Amino acid sequence: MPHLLLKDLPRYECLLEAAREFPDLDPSATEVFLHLLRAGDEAFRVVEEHLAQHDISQGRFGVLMALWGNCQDAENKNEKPLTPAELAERTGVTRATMTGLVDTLERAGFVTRTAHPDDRRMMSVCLTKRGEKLLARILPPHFRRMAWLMEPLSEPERRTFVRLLTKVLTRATTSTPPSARDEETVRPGRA
Amino acid sequence: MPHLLLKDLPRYECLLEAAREFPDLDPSATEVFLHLLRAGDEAFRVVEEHLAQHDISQGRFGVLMALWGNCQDAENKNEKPLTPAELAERTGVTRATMTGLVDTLERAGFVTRTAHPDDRRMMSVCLTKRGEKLLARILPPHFRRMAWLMEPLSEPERRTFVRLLTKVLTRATTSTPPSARDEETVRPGRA
DNA sequence: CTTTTGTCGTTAGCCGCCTAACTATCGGTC
DNA sequence: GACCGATAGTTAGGCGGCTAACGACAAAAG
Repeated sequence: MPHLLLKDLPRYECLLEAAREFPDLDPSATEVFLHLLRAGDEAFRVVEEHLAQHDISQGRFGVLMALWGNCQDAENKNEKPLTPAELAERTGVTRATMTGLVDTLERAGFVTRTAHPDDRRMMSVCLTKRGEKLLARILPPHFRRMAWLMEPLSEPERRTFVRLLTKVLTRATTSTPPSARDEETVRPGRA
Repeated sequence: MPHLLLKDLPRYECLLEAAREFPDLDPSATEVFLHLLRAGDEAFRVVEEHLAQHDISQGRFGVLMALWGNCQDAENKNEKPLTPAELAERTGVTRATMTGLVDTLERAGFVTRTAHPDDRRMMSVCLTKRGEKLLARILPPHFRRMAWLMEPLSEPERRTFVRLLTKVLTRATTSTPPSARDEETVRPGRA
């Protein structure tokens, strides 16, 4: 979803000019950052448009993929139960959000919610036949969209791209940003 | 905001395996796609955490930046009026959303809403002194976060990165995805 | 066995984004 | 001068995230 800074990215010379006023502004870093957010947002939109045609939001799709991915592991039995907590963990939403997502998917008949045999606190969420059919219908065009989006990139470019993205991803997830201590103590305070 | 597919990205061999079942799946394209969405999401989170400490959402920040960016152009007069419609266009949200964002910012005293002198349908949104002070307080650590995030990348890597991101961005915004015609006629239909 | 601690799923309430519809106003046409 | 389409801003309602709190249950501590 569009949750962005500026729609048209600033030209590099503007960044250079702004850097004179703000010594902390690193022009090339800012440029990469803005392009990354913008490109990620557009790529997101490309597949979201397709999924929306099947009345599937990105969150719901994540749940279905998590259950389907799990199916791959144990394909002998058609059921591949996961708990809502595991689903939340894998798709990166809270357990509370997962309750709503599973609610919707269950109402639509794509998953079932059954009591866990061992632990009565837990539930087992399974993909139904209908859910599998939906995925079988959605996935091929979904994959085609991703392939289409990356078509301008050669194979070496793709490898380089993944390497650079991984660098940023690693940085973002394994380190703590600068002056996190200074600012975390600041309470919002005023409206 | 976390609105993602899978939190832990699949290994490449899994993609290769899945590609045998789905001929439309391009493993390298999918890998780039998933990494792009994931990295974009994490980068987004890094700055969002900081802004949240000042009770500023990404949407509100976009409005402030749009007004501030406009300030740069005409710095002689402290007022830099933009209409809500222009702000919506620049930040990539709808006019309805902009109404809410400006409401909040106005209540907090960061912007003012005044009648447009020429056209009585329009409003003029201006940054207040207090809004400028907020930006002056927020921007330096904001820039430091972006610089910190990109620190692992060398200058040549950054240039390559921007080039690759631009390729994807251009593809996503200037062309229409495959089979868009086939699917756009499909009505969601069922819950 | 009882108590404590922790986990699971759910609920309630907030916020930001969307679409669709409405009102007020402008500009052009007759 | 009176209509008429287009446009600006707002409102109403929906949806999908979030946090905080809850009751049910399991596992460890006594």
